[in-house]
Amino acid sequence: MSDKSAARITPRSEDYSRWYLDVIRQGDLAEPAEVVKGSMVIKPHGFAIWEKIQRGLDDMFKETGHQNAYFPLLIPESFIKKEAEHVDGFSPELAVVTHAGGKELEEPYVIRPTSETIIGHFFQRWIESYRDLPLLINQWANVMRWELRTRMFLRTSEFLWQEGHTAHASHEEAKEEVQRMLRIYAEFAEDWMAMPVVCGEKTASERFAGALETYSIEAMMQDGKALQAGTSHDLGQNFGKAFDVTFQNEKGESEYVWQTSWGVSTRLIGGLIMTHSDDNGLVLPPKLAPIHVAIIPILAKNCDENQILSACDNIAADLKKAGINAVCDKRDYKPGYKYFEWEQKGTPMRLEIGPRDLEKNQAMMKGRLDSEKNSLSMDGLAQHVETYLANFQTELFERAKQRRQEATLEVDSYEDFKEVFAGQNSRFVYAHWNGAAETEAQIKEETKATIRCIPLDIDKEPGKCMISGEPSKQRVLFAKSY
RNA sequence: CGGGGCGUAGCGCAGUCUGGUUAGCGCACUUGACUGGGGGUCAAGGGGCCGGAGGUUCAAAUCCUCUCGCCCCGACCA
Repeated sequence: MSDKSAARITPRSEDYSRWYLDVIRQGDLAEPAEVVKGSMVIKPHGFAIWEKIQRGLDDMFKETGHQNAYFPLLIPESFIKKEAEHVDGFSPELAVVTHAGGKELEEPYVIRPTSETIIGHFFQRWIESYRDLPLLINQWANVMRWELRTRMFLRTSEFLWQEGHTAHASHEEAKEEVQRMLRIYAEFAEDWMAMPVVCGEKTASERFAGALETYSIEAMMQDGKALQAGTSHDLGQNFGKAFDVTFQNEKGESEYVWQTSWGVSTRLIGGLIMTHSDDNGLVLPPKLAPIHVAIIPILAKNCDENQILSACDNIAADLKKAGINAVCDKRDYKPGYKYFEWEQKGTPMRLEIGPRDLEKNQAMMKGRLDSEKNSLSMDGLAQHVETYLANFQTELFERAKQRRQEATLEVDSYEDFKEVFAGQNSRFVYAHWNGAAETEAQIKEETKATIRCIPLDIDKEPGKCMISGEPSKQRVLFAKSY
């Protein structure tokens, strides 16, 4: 296969890794690390996307009163055991440090798979009174989970994430926090990533071990499979009990705190790729694109190179003043080569500036999803670009919603249900379910589809379970998932 | 840990069944010239312990044994 044809990516492909590898090789996004199986390398372009995600979310967290902090990478094994005594269904895939300083350690350390335990440990010291609550902490960090099977971006053994950990004086307040953060994730996914999501509650079998309730945002990838893109947990008093995190309430009584935790990870990058990309490469929403506009100078043999290059520089500078990140690509490659490269990187807009354009006081413009080029006057260029980018952001979201809608259906008979999920097929299917874990397991066994969530925002229309015929309060969301 | 596929140049691959010139091809890379508005052309180059170890043979990328690693499907998934 030639490199050119290998560059074609197929978002609907069943072999999703092929798609990533192509994007990665061509688009310089990332590649699997050679050092540790299943760990990841994020090259600069990919990391710039992550930095934008971080910045966007961080602002939202701070607006809602959260503070960033940092906790240790290594957690004493006893902390994990302490948790296990209180938390049922604990099944760790942990990497453990047993040696340091050339000696075997008395007590091994676990590389954090998540930080509930060590943060619980510090909460216990920090919280004494109801006046110390709520305590709203967020951490940006790396974590490690020794999963049996890794998948690029979606389940790497080491990954970057943010984990919020909060402690509250009442269950009501903790529950509000869980919903608040779920909605912040949904807002971020839709407004920034242009990735429509379904907000809902997880069933008991999909719940975070130790949580009373787990909520998630579920996005649909282009192959119809679901991606859990963020979670928000109501931890109740489970961790408070495990780590003895108590406070004195207004009546002077000692109570365990009510905790929540919530997180999103570099998996979002995977979601972004699999939501928008097409056969020409990545497609990035302007709010997350590291570079908004690639300016390509067109240099002919007998033209004034300096004039063209300085015109390009001026335009880049003007756009930057308007908050648009533009770069002038002065590398010694043919223009066509540069066009393809910037498209593969997902850059929303390209401007070409050559001798003919300078004469006419214009630039040739092409959007990432356009099939044709258009001329754009230099007068008020920044304004035009700004408007274009805003529309592009909206269009990506609408496109993704449209795609999801076309792949979403309500199903009432199990026969039809099985038909929808035959082979590798996946859709978003809303169907009635009797609420029993056995039914859920049977469906998973027979169709590979799982209950992604019990959606919060749909009509609570009662019905009958498609398998048992027993009553159901509302439809739940089924899909195959990553 | 099961089932399937695969390790040959930076990347993607052919060659393996049927052992036999100096191990090939595309892309990428280097140099030069002409070029330059959608992946340029021509010319000349550089780059390989054919994943590793052992065996069979006059002869191994190719056959045999072992081993290491990767990918997909499953199990698993705080």
